[in-house]
Amino acid sequence: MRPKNLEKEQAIRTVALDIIAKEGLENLSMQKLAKAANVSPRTIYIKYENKEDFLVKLFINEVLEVYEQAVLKDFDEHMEFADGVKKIWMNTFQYLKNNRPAFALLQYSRSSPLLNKAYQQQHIQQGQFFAPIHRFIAANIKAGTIKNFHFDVYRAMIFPVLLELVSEYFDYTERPKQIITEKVLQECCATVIKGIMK
Amino acid sequence: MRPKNLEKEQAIRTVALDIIAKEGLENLSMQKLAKAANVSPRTIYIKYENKEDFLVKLFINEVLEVYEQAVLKDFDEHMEFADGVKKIWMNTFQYLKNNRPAFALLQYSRSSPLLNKAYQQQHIQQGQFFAPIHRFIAANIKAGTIKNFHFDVYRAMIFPVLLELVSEYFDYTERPKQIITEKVLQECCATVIKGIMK
DNA sequence: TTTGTAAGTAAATAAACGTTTACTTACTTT
DNA sequence: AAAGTAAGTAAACGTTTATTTACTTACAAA
Repeated sequence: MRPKNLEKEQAIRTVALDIIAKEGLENLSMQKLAKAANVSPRTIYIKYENKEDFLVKLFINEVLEVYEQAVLKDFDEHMEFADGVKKIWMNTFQYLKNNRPAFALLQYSRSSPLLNKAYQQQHIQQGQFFAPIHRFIAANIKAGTIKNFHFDVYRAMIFPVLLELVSEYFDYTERPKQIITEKVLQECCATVIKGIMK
Repeated sequence: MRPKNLEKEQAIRTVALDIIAKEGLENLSMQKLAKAANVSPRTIYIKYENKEDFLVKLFINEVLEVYEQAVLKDFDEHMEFADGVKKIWMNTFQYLKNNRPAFALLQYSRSSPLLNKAYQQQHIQQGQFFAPIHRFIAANIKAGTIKNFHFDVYRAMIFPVLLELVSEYFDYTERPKQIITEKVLQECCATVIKGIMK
């Protein structure tokens, strides 16, 4: 049996993310992807059932899972609240600023019904996404460090600010002056923490 | 000369937003739109040059401009900082929760390169988007109420949290218990303000 | 070295795409 | 009442779409 060419599989995924980042999800076609990845259209269909299946698996396996690992790197749910949040922020920023195509697809998961649904299902099936952060928040509520909001509310208060700053970081990379520096990010993080802590 | 049927024009826009919200921007085709709006494809092309032109104008005129007005309703840049931010928050939430299709397209403007570019250009050409808020922030920096961050950083700290809560609000409307209540929103807003103010 | 088999290709499929053509309709102007 | 005209329609245009068919290739096992 002829063995799979893993480089080709990887090329398909990488090129797909690139096209999505540069031209948008709505301009990604299977034929365009095959051509750009130097592969026959049929090759994509060996591993993926159809376009939707491909997009969902690309999002979950190539982006979301890697993203989660990067965010949680060296994070420990028993850290001091402020330290833990800072760790998460800096991890997230570090990963995303070096993975613009991943960030692009992550943004699409907030608009595209297909990807949004995939995210929700993964969240339900896979136990909890970002479970250590979930426990981290719960422990801090119990300890009285922070107010008793629902986890989803805390998620809203911690991540979207940061994702918007990443988005602005990329916008400013095409302009003379970068305003989203590591220093600004740290001060911004401190601001968020100050608001949240009792 | 036969006069334009304004109802048909409106139907096209309304139906388009509906399709985008339900099936996603990537599943909106001109033929599907025409059929759903009970209109000949040609009718769309009377007013719009092509699909991109249609999408950009739909986004700018039907969503972004209306959104800006709703956000700024009864807002006065000379308000106390906390009052001003609360006003903006409640206006935004009130408008978006009753205009899910508009919210859907607004979310796409954070991922789709076409809409993102349209947003940036509008921002540059049209002077400033949300100019009163810009001046509001600037005045509060000058008065020493808040720290001297760039406006874009403040934008990141004020809006994305709220938009995420709106997104969660819609998610929870399909579930037994709504956790994004007006009370939660107000407490959340207070948390953000507490962080930002000196 | 031969053989079996999944990986992979090039070309083709029908359906759907954005857009246009050829025509009709409905209203204003004269 | 007749003429002029842009709005609007139905059907068609060539192209691109997602996916498949028919075939070839490259390797592991025998």
